[in-house]
Amino acid sequence: MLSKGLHVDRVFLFLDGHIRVQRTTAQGDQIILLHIAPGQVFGIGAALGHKGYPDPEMAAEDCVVLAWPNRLWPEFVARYDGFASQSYAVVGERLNDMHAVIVEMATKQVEQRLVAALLRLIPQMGRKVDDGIDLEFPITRQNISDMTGSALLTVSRLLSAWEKDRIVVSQRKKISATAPHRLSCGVVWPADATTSKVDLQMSG
Amino acid sequence: MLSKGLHVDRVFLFLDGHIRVQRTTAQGDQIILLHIAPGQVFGIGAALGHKGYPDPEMAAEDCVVLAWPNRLWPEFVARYDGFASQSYAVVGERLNDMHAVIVEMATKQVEQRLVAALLRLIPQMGRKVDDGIDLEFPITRQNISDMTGSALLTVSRLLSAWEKDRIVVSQRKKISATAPHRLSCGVVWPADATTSKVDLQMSG
DNA sequence: GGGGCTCTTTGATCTGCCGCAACAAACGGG
DNA sequence: CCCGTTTGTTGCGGCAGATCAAAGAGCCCC
Repeated sequence: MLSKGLHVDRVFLFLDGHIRVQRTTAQGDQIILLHIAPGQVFGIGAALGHKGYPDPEMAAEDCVVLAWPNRLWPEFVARYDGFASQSYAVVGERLNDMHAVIVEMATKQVEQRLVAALLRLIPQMGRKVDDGIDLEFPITRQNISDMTGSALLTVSRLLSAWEKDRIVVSQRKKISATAPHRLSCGVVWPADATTSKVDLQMSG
Repeated sequence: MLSKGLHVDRVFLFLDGHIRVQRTTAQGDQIILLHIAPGQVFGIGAALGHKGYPDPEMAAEDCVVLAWPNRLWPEFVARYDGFASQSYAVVGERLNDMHAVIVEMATKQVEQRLVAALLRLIPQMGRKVDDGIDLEFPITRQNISDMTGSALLTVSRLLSAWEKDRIVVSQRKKISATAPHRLSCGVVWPADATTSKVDLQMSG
């Protein structure tokens, strides 16, 4: 499924498929940081110029992408107006998503994080079918636990419970939300009800 | 200490002081997302064009900053070459930091997250003194728990334990690392030993 | 088809750490 | 100086959820 070792010295425009970006710690824990939707650019990190960080390994199969070397990035930015703003909008959005993830991880319990993860996946890679919404991307409970910073077994238990309550249906590597609204309504917190604050103080 | 309500419709270049960027959930939990060092730009998110997200509240005191309206951003980028690349480098670095935080929150236990948080603060706002390193920024145990997604009481307990082991010294709102190396060596994981991977797959 | 693989489920146990409660200490203001 | 407020400390009980163990189910490939 994966062909590793593709060096990231270029920027990609992602046309079709689904991409998972993950990290592996020295202990072997895998964390899924984000999913990339068709139409987005990725590999921006390197293009933005942060060097000295671990080179991401790449794994690819059957994906339709446009690729160009990093060094052309500034030229593209200079030449095409919409290109830069659109790309940076993606980055801004991603920053915001990661803020949300951090807040979740810090304050919500596992079940709520799981709900949040599914609700984030649904608009990105869900397909509407007659009895709910299918996630088109094969996803294991292990994957989900890697997204939420929880344990595989806990994810399995929660999904089983939800399936008993007719909220989701799942087979092997496959999840469908039959009652997505009940996912969110079972939980008490408003989706976007976070505020941000910047707290400044002089040193010395 | 804080004067709230300053609307973020501009980008700032931060000259002196220390800034904390935090979020408050609907439940009142506060999470400190990052600290901004002098010389960095902030408020970039809005400039990057993500709209529809909660407007950050601002709180300021005694800080030295340069500010200009968001709409001038593209012009600045076009006019000054180094400006854009430097600013985006900051963004890239921040993306990477947040990746690291997410991985930590997902895989490490509280004590290790605490160590990581301190080790991240030390180079940013530590001042070398004869018997170790002082954090120049007043910081409470509540603040630290907000950074690590843990409980105030747990932080207090851990710091007490470390103080018994002569690793840190702390008074009220003040922390000094007397043996910073022992902070990291007590823990088993190599600092930057994460690798990244991108996992692609076709839909359907 | 069958062997081996990956993925999933369920029960039982164990533990990190959260939260309560109560107190101590440091600060700040009048 | 006294008193209210904020911050830090410590002990203890409880619980969410990680972990162990073991078996069942779906998939691929020879």
